[in-house]
Amino acid sequence: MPNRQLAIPQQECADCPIRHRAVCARCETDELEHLESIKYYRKFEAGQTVVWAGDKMDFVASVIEGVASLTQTMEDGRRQMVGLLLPSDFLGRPNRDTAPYDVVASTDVMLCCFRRAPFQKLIAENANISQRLLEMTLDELDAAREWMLLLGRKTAREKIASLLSIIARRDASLKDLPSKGEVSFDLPLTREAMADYLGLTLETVSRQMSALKRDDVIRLEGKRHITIPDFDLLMDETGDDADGGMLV
Amino acid sequence: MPNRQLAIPQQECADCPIRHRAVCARCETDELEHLESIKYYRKFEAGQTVVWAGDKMDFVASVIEGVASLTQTMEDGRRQMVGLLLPSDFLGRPNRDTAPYDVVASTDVMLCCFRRAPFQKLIAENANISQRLLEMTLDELDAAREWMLLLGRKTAREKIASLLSIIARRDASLKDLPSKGEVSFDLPLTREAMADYLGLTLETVSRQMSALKRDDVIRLEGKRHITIPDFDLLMDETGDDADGGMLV
DNA sequence: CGATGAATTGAACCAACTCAAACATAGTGG
DNA sequence: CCACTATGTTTGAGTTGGTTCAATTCATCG
Repeated sequence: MPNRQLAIPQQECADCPIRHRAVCARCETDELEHLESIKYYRKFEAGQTVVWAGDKMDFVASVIEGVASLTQTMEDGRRQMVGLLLPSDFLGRPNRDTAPYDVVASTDVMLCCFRRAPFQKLIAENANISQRLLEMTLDELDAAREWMLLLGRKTAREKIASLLSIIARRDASLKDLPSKGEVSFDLPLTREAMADYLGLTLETVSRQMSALKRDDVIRLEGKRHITIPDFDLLMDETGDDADGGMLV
Repeated sequence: MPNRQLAIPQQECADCPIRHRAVCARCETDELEHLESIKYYRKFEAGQTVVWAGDKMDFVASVIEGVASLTQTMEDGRRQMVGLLLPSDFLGRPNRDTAPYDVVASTDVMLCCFRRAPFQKLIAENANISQRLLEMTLDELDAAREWMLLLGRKTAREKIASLLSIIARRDASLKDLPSKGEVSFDLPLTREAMADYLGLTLETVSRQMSALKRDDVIRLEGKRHITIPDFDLLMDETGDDADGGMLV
């Protein structure tokens, strides 16, 4: 099931919606020009696999829009999501040519891909990119550690609340809205994908979603659109302390 | 409970046992000289806290010997280990002056500390250090993702086997021994710390250790010294596939 | 040798899982 | 327009792996 490569009109970096958050955030105009020359867009539809674990991967990329997940699968089929890539997040590892995880588009996704070899060269030479990549990787490590607390110690209800708050916050920040009071957004994940994120079964996810709805912590319009009447109320359900493990 | 600063004789970088694995691995002699000028050793005894979450942290460090853990604690006392630092691992984040996690010495630990401000400056200027730090951070992110699979999807028995195999492998690589056939090592963690690592209770850890012993997967001499008669047998218990998610 | 902290073991319990069935929604095509 | 899938979601009932609480054993050390 190879992903055919479509010719997609490329945006210029200057107009890019994630210009100031992505790996290129600190680049100057001349550096952007260099990036323009090694970049190409790829589009994936919801459900499509971007790369399979073990596949050769000759690019790295920024997520421009949409949501993609990194997932590990055990022989007997148990699956655990280990990364959730939202717009501006970085995909791939320079210096590695084989994907260690399945990468799947959760929604329609647009990637800004950079050919790996020249990108690697760029990193070696260009501090603005490599420094930014280090910063983003450290942020991801922090997020992974929060996630570990969630997986290891939180209850099902707390896990759901935590996931919703994470998505709500990222979504709000993308739209430059505050994440307090009433907040609403589209869930980019199926119940099954939520279960894979949280280390639960999809039945448990569904039950806890119903419970949160019953308790007026969330409202559902359709299966995917979620309204949080009071963000603080949701935060109370996450198990995190008030200052919220908010890392600076 | 401040950690008094002892005057500790410093080794020269050239003689350092982790010289070629730590953040300084790629440095040249003149760069090492620079590092020498901003480094100092600190020693911690098993059980001592290196820094508390929320504390100001004016250094970053390499673990020279011993084992330290990063732990998150929830308000009600639930604890999850989110990092295990073995010799050559890096502690702290440049550009962050407040520790996000408790750092505790699991065994006696020797740290090679670098004053944060000058280290930060060094990173900004010196590619050999910042590139190495990026590489180490990416490795840590991979490890965190393996850990997430463990926390989210593995059974108690698989969790224990996985932890033992991780420690056995790191220990072997440190001593330049192969990790196959019969392997033996000292557990640097109490049952409680193992539980915090694995997202289990200490009772479950103890029960599963007994079960693995009963099934001849491990042998115990005292509570801490462990012999694995056949490393492959242990690997079979981890739930990982044969090629072992071994990332290149 | 008692005492202290760490580890083991037992028994009852429960949160999340498994298996099974019903329901919802959006397409598809006759 | 409705029947007919296909896919995703909810709900129910019974089971279970890991927890909780409570003793007991082990090891070390002053």
